[in-house]
Amino acid sequence: MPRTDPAALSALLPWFAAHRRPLPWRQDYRPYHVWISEIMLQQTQMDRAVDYFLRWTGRLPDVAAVAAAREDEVLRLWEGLGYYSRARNLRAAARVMMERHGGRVPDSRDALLALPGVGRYTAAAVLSIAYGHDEPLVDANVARVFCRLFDLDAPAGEAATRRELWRLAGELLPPGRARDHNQALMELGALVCTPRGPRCDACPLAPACEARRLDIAAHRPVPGRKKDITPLTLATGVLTHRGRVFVQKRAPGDVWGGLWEFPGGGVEPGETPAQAVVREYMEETGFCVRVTAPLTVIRHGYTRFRVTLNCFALALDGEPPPPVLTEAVQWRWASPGELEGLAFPAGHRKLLDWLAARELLPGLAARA
DNA sequence: GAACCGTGGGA
DNA sequence: TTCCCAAGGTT
Repeated sequence: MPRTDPAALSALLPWFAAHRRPLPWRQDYRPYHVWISEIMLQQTQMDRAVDYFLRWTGRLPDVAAVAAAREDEVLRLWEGLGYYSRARNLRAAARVMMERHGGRVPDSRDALLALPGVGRYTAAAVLSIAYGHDEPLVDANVARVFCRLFDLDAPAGEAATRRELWRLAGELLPPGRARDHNQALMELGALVCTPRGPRCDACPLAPACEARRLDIAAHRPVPGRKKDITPLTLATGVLTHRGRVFVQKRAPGDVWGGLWEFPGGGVEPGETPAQAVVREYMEETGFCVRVTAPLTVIRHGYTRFRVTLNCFALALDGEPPPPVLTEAVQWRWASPGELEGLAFPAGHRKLLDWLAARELLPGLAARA
């Protein structure tokens, strides 16, 4: 059992006072701001979340605004951040707050854990950072810091290690200082005790750090099993008719649930990408499209896949019949202006940007 | 426990 | 280019 003398961390709070980054939600610690920021920061690095936070809170300044917002709007504000259930859950949770909590972010653990998208970490983060409650927390930063500080030699993802990390977090929490203490540990992990190349010479905890003493900080935490990446070759196409573009909305439980997309799918063995996009349009919409031009090839990744997306321009002969959707829950012939307001997966948004940059879709504004 | 859910930046 | 990683949650 590692030594857990809270005095070993006495240099942490002064370090945080000197090095804390000025973040928008650190201005006032309004519970609404802390909640939004914590959801955005799940599996997301802070530098990336700040712009999204400012745009989100500028458009949706409080719980009531989120509860009243349309799903398309919250997804559009979330577009590019990934894990889109977080955005749908924010809206669902805001509605619970309106119904059961007077439009406020609740300040009890049970009420927070009952909200969709809020788990053990996020509940503790809101309680400590927004309300100052004495709640310990462990995120990836804290886990890395503790694995080094106490030289834990099992992967941080293992259940036994996780239990140990939460126990340590509880023992080391200075009463009354949870707000700064928890943020300080995470900030230290983000700025100093980094995954690669930890800056031990700048670390306030270095004198107490066991991995540092053994000179094995770079080998902690012990890596877990790495998951393999599956390459995918996909085909999609932009079907235009009278200046409008056909798009469909993905089902809620699916990948990219609630986002809009161009129909398409996997290129099967023995099939060209152009053949695949024609087949996929028939299967997903009943449209008999023809390829008018190849457009571009987009490469991007998601979760455990690496995608090569072959993109085509498509046309329909005659007036389009009503589509018969098999992979989507809604469809629309969207004007270029309407496309701006819809949320697309990153690969499809890259295609829209490619089209806009070449003015191939008149009326579609090019992004920076 | 394991799989699934996204994305872009840095090394 | 490729690999690793992130202020996790849900099923």
